[in-house]
Amino acid sequence: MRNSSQSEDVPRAKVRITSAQVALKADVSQSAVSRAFTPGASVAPDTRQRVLEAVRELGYRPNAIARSLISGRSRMIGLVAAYLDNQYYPVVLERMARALQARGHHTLLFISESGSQDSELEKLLAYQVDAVVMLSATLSTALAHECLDAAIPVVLFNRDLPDSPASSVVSDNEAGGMLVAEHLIAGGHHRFAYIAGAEDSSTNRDREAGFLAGLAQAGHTLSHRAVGGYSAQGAIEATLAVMQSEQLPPDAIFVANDHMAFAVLDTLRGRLGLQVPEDVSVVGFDDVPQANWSAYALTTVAQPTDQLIEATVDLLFEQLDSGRAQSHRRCLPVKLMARETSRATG
Amino acid sequence: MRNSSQSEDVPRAKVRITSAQVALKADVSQSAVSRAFTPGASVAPDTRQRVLEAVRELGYRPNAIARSLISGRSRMIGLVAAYLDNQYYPVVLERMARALQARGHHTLLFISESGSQDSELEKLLAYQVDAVVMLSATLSTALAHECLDAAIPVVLFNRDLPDSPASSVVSDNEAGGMLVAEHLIAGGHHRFAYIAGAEDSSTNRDREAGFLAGLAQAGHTLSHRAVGGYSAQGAIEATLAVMQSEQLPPDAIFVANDHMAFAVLDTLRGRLGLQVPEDVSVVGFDDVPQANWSAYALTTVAQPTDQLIEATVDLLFEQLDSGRAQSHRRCLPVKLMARETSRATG
DNA sequence: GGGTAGTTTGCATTCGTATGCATTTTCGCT
DNA sequence: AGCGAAAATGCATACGAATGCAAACTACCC
Repeated sequence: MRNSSQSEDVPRAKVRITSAQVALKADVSQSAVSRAFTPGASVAPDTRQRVLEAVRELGYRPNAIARSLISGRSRMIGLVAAYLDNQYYPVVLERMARALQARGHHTLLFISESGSQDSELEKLLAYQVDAVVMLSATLSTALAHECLDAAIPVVLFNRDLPDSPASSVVSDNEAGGMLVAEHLIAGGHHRFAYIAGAEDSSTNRDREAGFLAGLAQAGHTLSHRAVGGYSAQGAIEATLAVMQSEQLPPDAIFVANDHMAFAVLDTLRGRLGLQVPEDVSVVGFDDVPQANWSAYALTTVAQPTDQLIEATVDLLFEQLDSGRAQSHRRCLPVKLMARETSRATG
Repeated sequence: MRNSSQSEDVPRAKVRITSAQVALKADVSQSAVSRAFTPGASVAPDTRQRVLEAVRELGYRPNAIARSLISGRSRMIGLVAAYLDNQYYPVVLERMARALQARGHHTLLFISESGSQDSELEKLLAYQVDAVVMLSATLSTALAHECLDAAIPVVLFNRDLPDSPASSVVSDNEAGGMLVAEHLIAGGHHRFAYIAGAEDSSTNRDREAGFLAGLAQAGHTLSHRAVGGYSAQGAIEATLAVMQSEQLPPDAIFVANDHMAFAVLDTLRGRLGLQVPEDVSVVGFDDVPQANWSAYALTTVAQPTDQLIEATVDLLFEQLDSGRAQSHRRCLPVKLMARETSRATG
C-alpha cells in the first residue's frame, strides 16, 4: 500500500542546489546562471528562460552568503539595542526592519548587555554587516572608529554623542522640552518637577535643558528633580521622592519619557491617591501608542517616528552608495500632544 | 604642525584584513591562522601566540561570511514576525535574541507582510539561516517543507499548525481558557462573553475551546461572542457590539489576549462609563508587563515566557546538532494571575 | 642511533557565486 | 556576400576561511 505516512512519494532535494547544477540542467555555463540573476547583465532572453526553468525545476535559490563573499556586501544591517521594554523601541524596530526590507536589506539583531564590554558588538564586524544602527545603546568610540574605517556607516538613532564619529538622527528633544514648559506654564502651573531618564543619555540631557530653558524664559525654575533612569521602577521611586519631599509638592511633572510617565501616573493615582490633572499635571515624551489609550490619555511630545526612520535609512543608503561613511546629523521637529493628564488653564 | 585635526597620526586599516595577511606577519601559513581560531585544532602554543599577536597588531577579525560558506553553518537564526504592536512579542523577541546570542548565534529579522505571498520569506533560505523561528506569523506549508528538506529546523512559537511539518512550542492555551472559566464561575458570574482574536490562529481556537469547556463543565454557556482579531481597534468594536447588543449584557468578558483586553477596559470605562469589576469582570491572556501596572491591574493568564523561549532554543539546537529537522511539539503549563479586573465573589 | 608514534605544519582544495577577459555568435548594413 | 560592431557566452579566477592529506618535526623507547 502506498500509504503516505511519511510522504515518501514526494521527491526531496536533500542536497543543496548550486548554480552549477542549474547550469548543467539548462545546458549553459555557471556564469550564465549567475547572469540570469544579475539585473543588467548580458544574457539572451532565450538562455535566461532556459535557466529560469531549470531553476524552477530544481528549486534553486541563490546563496546569499556566497554572493556576499564575492560582492563584499552582505545586505545585512546590524541593529543594536539594549532593551526593548520601553514601548517606543519595538515600534521603531518593526518599522525600521520594514524600511530596510523594502530596500532589499535585512536586520541582524544584536542585544547589547549594558554591563559588559562590547565583545558581543565586535561580532558586528565579523558578520560583515553593511551598516550599523544603534537603537537604545551606544558604541564605544573605539568600535565606532573601527566601523567607519571599514567604511561601515554607523547611525545613532535618537541619541547623540558629540565626540563620536558616527552619524546621528535625533528629534528636537530640546525644543520638545521647551514646548512642555510653555504648555505647563500656560496651564497656570507654578511648581515644576522633572523626572530624569538616564543621566548620561543625550535625550535626557536635551529634554531637560529645553525644559529648563522654557521655564527660565518665563521666570520660573525647577522645584523638584529626581532620576528615574528610564525604568518603570526608577520612575516609581522618583515619584515618591518628589511628592514626599519636605517642600511643597509640585503641581506639574515633566517625565523624560512615556514609559516612565505611565509608572508615574500609576504611582500618583494608585499609591498616593492623587487626581491627575487636578492635583498635578503629568507630561511625557515619545508618544508611544499606549499614550493615546484612554486609561492614560497622556499629554506628551510626539517624536516624528516615521521621518526619523526615513532619515536614518536614507542616510544609511546614501553613505553605502557613495562608499564613504561620513558623519552627518539630522534633527527633526517634534509636536506637543495635549491630552488629559495636563490641565490647560490654571 | 602635527595637528590631529583629522587624526592622521592613527594608522588606519582601510583595507580588509584577511587571515592570509595575518599569516604573513606571523610568518606562518594561512592554515595556522585558521587553526588558531578553531577550538581543539592542532596548533603549538608558541605559534598560536605568534598568530594572536599578529592578529592584535593588524586588528584582524575572522570573516563570518567566509566561514559560513565553507562550514555550511551561518550561525544565524531567521526570526519571522508579522507585527510587534502586541506587547507580548517585543518581550519575546528580546529574550529570544539574548538566548540565541548566549549560544553564539544571532537573529536575522524578517517582517512578514501579512497580505503578501511570502516572497520575502523565501529569502530565509537564501540567507542560509541555520533555523527559523516563527513569532507572530506562519509559514506556508510549502515553504516549511522546503526548510525541513534543507535540514533547517522550523519552530512555531506559540502557534500550532496540525498539518505543518514544523515543530512548535506552545503554552497550554486550552488549560488557560479553562482556568479563566473556573475563575469567573467561582466569582459568581452568570453571563459570559468571549472576545476572540484572529479566528484562524491556534491560540484563539485553543483559548476559546478551553473557556467553553470550562463553562460547560459547570453547566454554563457563552452568551456573547465577538471577534477582535487581536487588534486594539477590533477589540473596541467587539466590546461595543457585545455590550450594546439587544440581550442582557455579560457580567464577565474573557478577552483572547492582553493587548485587546486593555482596549476593552478603556472602552468599558471611558466610552461606556462602566465599573470594572463591579459591573463587569475582564480577563485577558499573556500577562504582558503592562497587565501588572496599576492603571490596569488586569487579571490574566500568564504564559511561561522564559520556559517557552528556553524550550524553543533547546529544540532548535537539539535539531541543529543532530542534523535532523524532526517535528516536535512542546506544551507548557500556564497560570492564572488574579488581579483587580475580576471579582472573586459574586 | 634507529624506529615508531604522536604532534605540527603547510599545501592544495573546497564552499557557491560574480566578473574580467577572450572568444564566439548574432545582427545590421552596405 | 562580407565586414564590423554589438551582444552573448564560457573560461578561469577571485572572495576568505576551513580542512584532508602528506610532509616535517618532536619525543620517546629500546
